[in-house]
Amino acid sequence: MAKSDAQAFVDSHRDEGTTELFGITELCREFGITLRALRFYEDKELLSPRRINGARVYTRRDRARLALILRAKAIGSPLSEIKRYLDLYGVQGEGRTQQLSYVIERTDGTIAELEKKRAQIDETLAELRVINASCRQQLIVGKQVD
Amino acid sequence: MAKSDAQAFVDSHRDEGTTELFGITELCREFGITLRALRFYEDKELLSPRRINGARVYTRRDRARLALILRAKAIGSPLSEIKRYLDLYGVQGEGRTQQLSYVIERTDGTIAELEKKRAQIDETLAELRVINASCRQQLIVGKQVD
DNA sequence: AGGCACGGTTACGTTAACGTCAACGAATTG
DNA sequence: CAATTCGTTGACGTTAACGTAACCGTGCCT
Repeated sequence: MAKSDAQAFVDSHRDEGTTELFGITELCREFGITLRALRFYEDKELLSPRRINGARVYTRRDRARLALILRAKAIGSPLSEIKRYLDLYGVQGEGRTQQLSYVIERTDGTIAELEKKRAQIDETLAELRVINASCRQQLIVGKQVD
Repeated sequence: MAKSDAQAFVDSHRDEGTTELFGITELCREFGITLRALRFYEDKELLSPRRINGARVYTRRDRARLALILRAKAIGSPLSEIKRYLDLYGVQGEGRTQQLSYVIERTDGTIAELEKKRAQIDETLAELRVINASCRQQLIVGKQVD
């Protein structure tokens, strides 16, 4: 009953731009992840979608959080860190000095780490490009000999 | 016997700049990793130091490879990929067209991945900086109220 | 001779991030 | 009403990258 209400709502808007609510499979397909993964993130408290008659229902906020999670994962952060990172978003507006300083500290730290990682990537990219160019060069020379 | 020869050689140069050969603990301390890790990399065929009377002896080439391994790890590559990546270095000079194309393909791919990752890091960095700045702002405002 | 530092090899334990069943409930469809 | 679809919760398996413990050998110091 309650589910069919929600389902109806979702279904009715399925082909429109502003769906607002998402089912689990829907979200998974959109981001190319598995059901298991999404539930796992919930288990780790990275997401907490509403339940309608037991079934998970995701809002756009949830969807946005998921996007952040996946990007952070792609960068290489473990889920444990991602959780803390997400928690920083929630604190916004609380405004207590103690918390603000904490957020500043954490973000400063994370920024430093990411900059370091970025630098390492740049180094590696430079080397790879050298190798790549050298190989192309040799290919050209080889063709001239043929 | 044989070991004491090698050990003597290493020891005799210990305090100089050009040691050329390294023991396992030496290398581990230098790079801040554990003995177990280094042996593990060997198990995965990322390194293959010479053995002198059973003990591992690392050359500067081994040391350089280790540096590459650790940097790649920091970027987030799994050891399996790192191995293939390292193998590309070895091919240099073989010059066979087949191999050259393969190396070009692989490096192209890796370069693309790394550039993507770099972009994600940049996005995240931008967001973090916004959060950070906003917090600092609020801190200042808060102080004025005090 | 005793002991320590350094090195070696199994071999089992651990954490992260899921994959893979199995068994079930609710809702839609023929 | 039976079948199918979509979703749920366990519970166990898996891979990567080591950690940790147990036990052994070797050379050197006292």
